[in-house]
Amino acid sequence: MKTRFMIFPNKKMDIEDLRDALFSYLIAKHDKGKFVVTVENFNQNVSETEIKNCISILDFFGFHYEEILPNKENIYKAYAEKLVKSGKAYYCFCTQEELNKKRMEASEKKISYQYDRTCRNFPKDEARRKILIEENYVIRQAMPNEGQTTFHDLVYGDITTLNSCLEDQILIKSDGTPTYNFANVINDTFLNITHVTMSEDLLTSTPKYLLLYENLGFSVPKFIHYPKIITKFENILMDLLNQGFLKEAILNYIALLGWSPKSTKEFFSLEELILNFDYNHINKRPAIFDIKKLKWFNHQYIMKLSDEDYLAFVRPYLERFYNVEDKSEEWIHYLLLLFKNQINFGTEIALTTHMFFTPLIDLEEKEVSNLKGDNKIMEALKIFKEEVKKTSVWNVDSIKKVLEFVKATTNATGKTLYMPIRISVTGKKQGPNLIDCLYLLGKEKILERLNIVV
RNA sequence: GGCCUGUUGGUGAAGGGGUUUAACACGCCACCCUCUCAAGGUGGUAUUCACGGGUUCGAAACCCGUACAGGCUACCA
Repeated sequence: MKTRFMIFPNKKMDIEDLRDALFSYLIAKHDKGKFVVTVENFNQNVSETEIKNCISILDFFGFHYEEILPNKENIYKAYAEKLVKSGKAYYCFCTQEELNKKRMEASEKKISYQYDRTCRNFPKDEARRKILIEENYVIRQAMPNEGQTTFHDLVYGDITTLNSCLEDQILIKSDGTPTYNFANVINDTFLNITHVTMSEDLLTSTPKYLLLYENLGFSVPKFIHYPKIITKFENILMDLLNQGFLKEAILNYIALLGWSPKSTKEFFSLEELILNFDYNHINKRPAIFDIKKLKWFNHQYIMKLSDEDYLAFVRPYLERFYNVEDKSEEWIHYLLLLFKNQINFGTEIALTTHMFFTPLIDLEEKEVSNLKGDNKIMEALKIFKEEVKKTSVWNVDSIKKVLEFVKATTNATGKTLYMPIRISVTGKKQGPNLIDCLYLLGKEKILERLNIVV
C-alpha cells in the first residue's frame, strides 16, 4: 500500500488540501504502508522556498512521509511517442485559434463541443514530415470510438462513461511538456503508487486515466476520490493557525469532514486516526466546514492541556495584545489559568482579559443609575470600598474576609452584593469567579473604578 | 447543451430491505449547580430521510423519473 500527496507550490495549502493529505496519509499508514509527498513541478518552475512552505505545514501537523521530487528530465514525451506508435495517441497540428473558433461556434449554437479529431486520421508519413519542418504540434490521446469505460472507485463505486463522451485529451503540449493528467499517470506508476487518491472533481477524468494505464501497459492502481469540503472563505488554514487553533484539534476536526468512524468515538489523536481510519467509511457527499464545531473541538483540546502546556500555548497570544512587563509571573499565570475553560482559541484571551488591562471600563449609564437607585446596594458598595481601602494584605483570603464582613454588616445576599461589585468594577455582568477577578485587578484599580459609582 | 456525482434536522453524520417510535456529536432551548459567565450534570429538539412513482408482506435503504446542488466539458491543475 502506497499513497501520494502532491504539493502545488503556486497555490496556498488550505483546509481541503490538508484534509486530502491527511486521508491519503491515514489510508497508507493504517495498512503500515508508505506515504509519499511529491511536488507538481513537471511543467513549471517553482521556487524552493515555496516548496518548503508547503512541506513545513505537513511537518507541523506531524506527518511522516517520504519526499520525492519528480525527475526534471522529460520522460513523458517518450511514453507519448510509444502511444503514438501503438495507435493510442496521435500528433495534432490544429492551432489554438482554430480550436477556439470551433469552440465559440459550438457554444453559440448551444451544442456541446469536443475536439473533432481532425488530425486523428492524418497519414503518419505526412505527420512526420510536418514535424521535421518544425510545425507546432501536440500529442493527443485517441479515445475508443464506441463502447463504454468503467472504472471502480473505492469510495464512489463503479463509474461508467460512454466513450463517445471522452475527449481526445492532450498529453503533450506544443512546448513538449506533459499535461497534468498525463504526467500523473507516469509519475504514479514510477512511484509505485497502489492507491491513487484525488478530489472528487477528477472523477470525470478518471476513465481517461484508466485508458492511459491500460494503453501504456501499466498496472492499474486503485482509485479513491475524496468528497469536496465546502467553505465560505479562502485561506482558512492560515487563519486558524494565526488565531490560535491547536493542530491536534484541526486534525481531529478535518478527519471528520468526509469520514466517520465506526464507533461513536469522536476524539482522535493522529495515532488513533491511523488505527481507526477505514476508507470504506469515506463519505460521498461534500462536507461543510463548520467553524462552530471546530471551535468546540479546540475548546475541548485546550481544556485537556496540562496547565504548563496551556500557559505556554496562550501566553504569546496575551502578549500579542497587552504589555505584561510590569506584571509578576504569578499574576500572569493566575490570570491565564482563570480563563483556561473559557476560551475557544488563542486570540480570544485578548477579549476575555480586556478588563484587567484597560485603564477605564465602559459602564453603561443605565447600569450606573440602576445601582444608584438602590440604597441597600449603595450602602453595601460604600462599606466594601472602605474595607478595601483598609486592607493591607492583598490576596484571595483577605478579599474573602472583606466580602464576608460586608455581607454580615449589610445583610446582603450573594446576588445583591456580588453582582453590584462585579458590574461597578469590571463593567460586565459575567466573567470568572468574582474573588479571583478582584484579586487580579488589585486594590488601586478597584478603588479607582468604584469612584465612578460610589 | 452533454456527461459525472450527490441530496437523512440549523451543522457534521450513523444507518446499505424488518429490533429505526432514525444512533452519536456540534448548535439551539429548558432546568440543576452557581454572584454571573464558562465548565460540569439532566432533559428537550426530523410524526420521518428532496419530490413523484415503482419493486416488496415490509423501503431512509433497491429501481425509474423529476427537481435542486456541486463538478467536469482548456496546449489549468
